Amino acid sequence: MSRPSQPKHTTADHNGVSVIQSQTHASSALPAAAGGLQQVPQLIPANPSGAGGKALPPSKMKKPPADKDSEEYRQRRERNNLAVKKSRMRSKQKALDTQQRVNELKEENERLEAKIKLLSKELSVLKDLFLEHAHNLADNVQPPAGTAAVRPPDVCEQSERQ
Amino acid sequence: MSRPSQPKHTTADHNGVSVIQSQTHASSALPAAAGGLQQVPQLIPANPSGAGGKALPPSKMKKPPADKDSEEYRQRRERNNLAVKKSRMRSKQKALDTQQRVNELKEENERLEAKIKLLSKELSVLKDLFLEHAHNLADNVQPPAGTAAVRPPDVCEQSERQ
DNA sequence: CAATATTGCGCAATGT
DNA sequence: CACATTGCGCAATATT
Repeated sequence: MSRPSQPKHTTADHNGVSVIQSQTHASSALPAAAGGLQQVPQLIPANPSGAGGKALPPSKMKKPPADKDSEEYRQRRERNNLAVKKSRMRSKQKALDTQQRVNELKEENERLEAKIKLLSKELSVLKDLFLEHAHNLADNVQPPAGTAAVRPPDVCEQSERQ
Repeated sequence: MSRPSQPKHTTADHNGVSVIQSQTHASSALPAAAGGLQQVPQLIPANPSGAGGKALPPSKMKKPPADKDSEEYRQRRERNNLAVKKSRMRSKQKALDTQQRVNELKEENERLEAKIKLLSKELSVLKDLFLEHAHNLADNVQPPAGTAAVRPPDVCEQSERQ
């Protein structure tokens, strides 16, 4: 139910006309299929190099509008169809991966933010401790002597008058 | 050189047959186009509810394989084509946005990591200061008595796992 | 039930 | 010349 690989074939517009090519399958539900409708353009006009039948060095021909029903043609088409499928699959996969990347990054971000929060908290606690300690010292600092008491390191770069 | 946007139309396989429909434009380059090849299946068989011409409660009909060359048809097709284009555009845009989101998140991440680094550094400095201070005290603390010297807060709780 | 949105698919032009 | 991408239309199916 996924890739029946149903070899149905039809030509599409682009140039103009297009006919079906469907083979395989007997589901044919086309009663009056307009007689034998096959109008392969069959255009392989002039050889763009005169009339001889050779020559292609400067080559500048336009390209035989692709011979429908040609073996070569069908083969090429099939190959391309395959390539297309592959390419598209990849594309989709990539998009998917990118989306996932976003999710991962989002998670990572949250983790980082959490860590920041933690560190900030720790920092603030430490600072407070420092301040408290400094005050203690200041309070306790009786005039015992000029013993250069414990000098409270000036941690707080905000102010330290007295 | 990119998107001629040539309004050509053709039907494709899927069901089986398909004929060209090219209207508009006079570029018709089909010489021997098998007489008037138009074989619209023209299948609008039995009314799956008898023959009257009504009734559809249980309805189970298959659907007239789409009347080609029908005005209605072309109109629907055109609408759908439009919708398809829109949808695809959106899709592409979304993918693009997602990609950009990834970039933004990556940047954000870097910023956060930088901040973490900074905070960590600050913290470590503070801790060192603390230790140093504690040592100073310990050194200065002559055995005066069990004066519950300045108790160095146990800052060293470097267990930060996440 | 209708209109639109999505999706898979093939074709062809074009890029690598 | 082969394979990869891309735009486009068709039709089946999903959504609204």
